[in-house]
Amino acid sequence: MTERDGTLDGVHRRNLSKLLGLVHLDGPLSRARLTTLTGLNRSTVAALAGELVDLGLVVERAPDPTNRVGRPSPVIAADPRVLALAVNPEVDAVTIAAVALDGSVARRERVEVDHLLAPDEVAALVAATLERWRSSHLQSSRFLAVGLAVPGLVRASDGMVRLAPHLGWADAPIRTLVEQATQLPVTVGNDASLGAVAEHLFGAGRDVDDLVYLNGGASGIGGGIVLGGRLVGGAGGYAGEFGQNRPGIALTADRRADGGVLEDEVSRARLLEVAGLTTADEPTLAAALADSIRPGVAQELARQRRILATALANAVNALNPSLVVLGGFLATVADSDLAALEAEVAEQAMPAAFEQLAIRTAALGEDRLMIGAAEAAFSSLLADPLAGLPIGPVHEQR
Amino acid sequence: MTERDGTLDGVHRRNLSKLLGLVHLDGPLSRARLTTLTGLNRSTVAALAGELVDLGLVVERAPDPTNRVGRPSPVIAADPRVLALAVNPEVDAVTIAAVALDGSVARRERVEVDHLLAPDEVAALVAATLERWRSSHLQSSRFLAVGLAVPGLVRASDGMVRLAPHLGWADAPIRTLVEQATQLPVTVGNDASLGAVAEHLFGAGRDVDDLVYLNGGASGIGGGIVLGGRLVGGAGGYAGEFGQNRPGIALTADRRADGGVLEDEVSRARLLEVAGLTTADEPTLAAALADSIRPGVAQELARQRRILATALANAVNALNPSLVVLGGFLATVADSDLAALEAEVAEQAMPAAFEQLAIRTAALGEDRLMIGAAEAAFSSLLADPLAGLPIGPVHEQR
DNA sequence: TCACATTTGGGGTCAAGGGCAACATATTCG
DNA sequence: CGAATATGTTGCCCTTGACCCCAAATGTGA
Repeated sequence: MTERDGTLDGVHRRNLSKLLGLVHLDGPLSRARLTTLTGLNRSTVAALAGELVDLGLVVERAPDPTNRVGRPSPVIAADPRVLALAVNPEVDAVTIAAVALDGSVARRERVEVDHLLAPDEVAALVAATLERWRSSHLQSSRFLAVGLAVPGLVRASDGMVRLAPHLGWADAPIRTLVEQATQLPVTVGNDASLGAVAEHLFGAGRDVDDLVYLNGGASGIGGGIVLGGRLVGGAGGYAGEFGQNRPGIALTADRRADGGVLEDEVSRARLLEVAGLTTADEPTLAAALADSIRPGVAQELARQRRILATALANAVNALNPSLVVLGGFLATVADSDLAALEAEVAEQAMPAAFEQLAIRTAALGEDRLMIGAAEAAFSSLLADPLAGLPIGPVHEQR
Repeated sequence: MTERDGTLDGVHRRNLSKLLGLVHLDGPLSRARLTTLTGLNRSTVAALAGELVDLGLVVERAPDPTNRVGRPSPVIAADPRVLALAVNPEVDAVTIAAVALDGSVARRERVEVDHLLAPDEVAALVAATLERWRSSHLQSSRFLAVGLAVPGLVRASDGMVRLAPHLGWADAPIRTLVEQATQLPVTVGNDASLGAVAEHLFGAGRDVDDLVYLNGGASGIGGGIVLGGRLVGGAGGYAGEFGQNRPGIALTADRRADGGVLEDEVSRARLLEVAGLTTADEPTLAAALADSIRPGVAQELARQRRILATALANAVNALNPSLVVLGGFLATVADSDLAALEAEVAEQAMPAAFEQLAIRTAALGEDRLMIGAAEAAFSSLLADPLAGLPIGPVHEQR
């Protein structure tokens, strides 16, 4: 792959990749539009598109009725029958989805579990689901890859889950297990990192190349960093674990936890407590907090917001992103008084860095992790459409 | 540039760039070695090398006498007559150097100044020095570009210095000024960011693709981040300002400054104070601290080390680098008890992230900023050797 | 209403340019 | 002199791009 870079078909592969990436991210595009976007010759685009059609990756359909002068241009779209299987194992359930190359979620299933699943149990469940879906109404489709979003530390090099405390996994070779069970290429990523990718490509961070994503979950705070349009992994792929950071806490009265770790100070559990709840999903918690007249609710929200602001300012100073995306209960904390949060960040961040900064809450809903995991699964295909196609060109029968 | 990407000569340009980059970074290489490193065909490498020779960017010399079997292979080396002018304006002096494409510093001059220079004064000084050097013994060389390392916030898009408090600059269009004065393309960067680049390419961070660099100077703490082998700029190019961060301070007794900003807590001024000095250069301060039996010296070093450890752990959790490089007085603080610093970082960083981490002090001396600035100045040439050559191909006369 | 101009874009052919394979040759060591 | 390593040269292949012609839509005037 890295060897074939300076050669002729390197160009060809890159062009195929560029075309496929465009229709994947921007949706259906006319061939004429593709020529202008790629800067390539019409003939070249036509040839490339034809090749992608032969590979079964895109479909070419009749021109959209446009009320303009001139010959209509055929529309190229990602083939919705090209699927990735996205998997998110969690404490109480495993969510599995079939995500198409056009970004749509073709099917989605949440399998509740009564005990913590071991890695091999997850692999078996994934394989069984895959088999079931293949033989049901997704027959005309083909699954090219599997992507897992795991709540824990994932080593990028080999897809090993180093530590996933809530799942009870340590050094779990989940990639190998799922690969053996499904006979498909598997990618594994940290859930928050994949959420960051999803928000970057399809959510609040569209058209933004430098963003920090922070997600507040039941078990802590995870994050992902996109800089220059690329997910930042770091040396081992563990980057983005802001939850373990120790931000400065200006008011000693604001301290709760001993170590001063962000996810101990800013936590869903503390919000549930002041709301007088024991368990709730995110909208319920948000509503309860908004409506509550209980003493301490506003104070606790403000306290967590102050600490969050310092953590965000630290990240902004270090990374100078143009966007911070907050998800999960952090969105709830932010929404409780967005102006105050922004003011507190502005106070602690460098002015030059803050002036380009926007703070938004996550735009994607529950599909976020599925889309992020599928994106990771598709990434090698998108980078080089000719490599790694398991079954080779698809010859249409007519 | 972005348009010519998928085309034929895009390959050619990339291959030229790859070859030039290799001899630039790794020093002289035999043509045979280049073929294996690039993965290209021998014929191709020969043609490319010849082209670079014609462009006056590399020289091809007789094979090194190697005592091995086989035909000797000609050696390709970056042409030492290709120069960039590196400039570092500081409070008390302006340092200017001629840095060659092979990494050597051909000439270096420190111009002491008796008042803070305004941006246009710096531009005039640079132009005058350039003229002087051109007409003296650097006649056979040619200056291709100018790189400035500025102690302040530099907007990447247009080389505007947004704020350089110690120079007294605000919104100074230094790039335009120097470009007009010298008639050369100019790049401007933050001094610490360029130091990070230099350490990454030629110093303690060779062969390391993910590093965080922190430099302790008289006026504060600056930093630079290299991830995936690339300098991280962020949206505006201001990334790396760790000095403005607020790390958690575990012991309330350790707090000194009100805001809790890193560079107020961990500062050279406080070290000078406990050492009983008013002013000193870095080696003097380090020696004084090491020899001192004054009360409080060890305590202050330990205090600063504890806070620095938290700041480093925060960076490690967020970015998962494989190396942290400490320069300036931070190297002094670290060297006072490196094992303790490592232990304190280990305690506060995620184990998975810490296990791949090394903490080192900067390897490059005073030339660091010159090399970093020159690297930035050369970057466009290295990225595309055919573009931006001001005077076109050099035709050798024989 | 119908022919015709205008505009936009597809199809096909051929040329150009860059990299590669193959064959022949050169240089050093044992 | 043979083995090993590496260069030089020539012809070929492959991909892109330019060119010419045609196709499909809209608008217009007799």
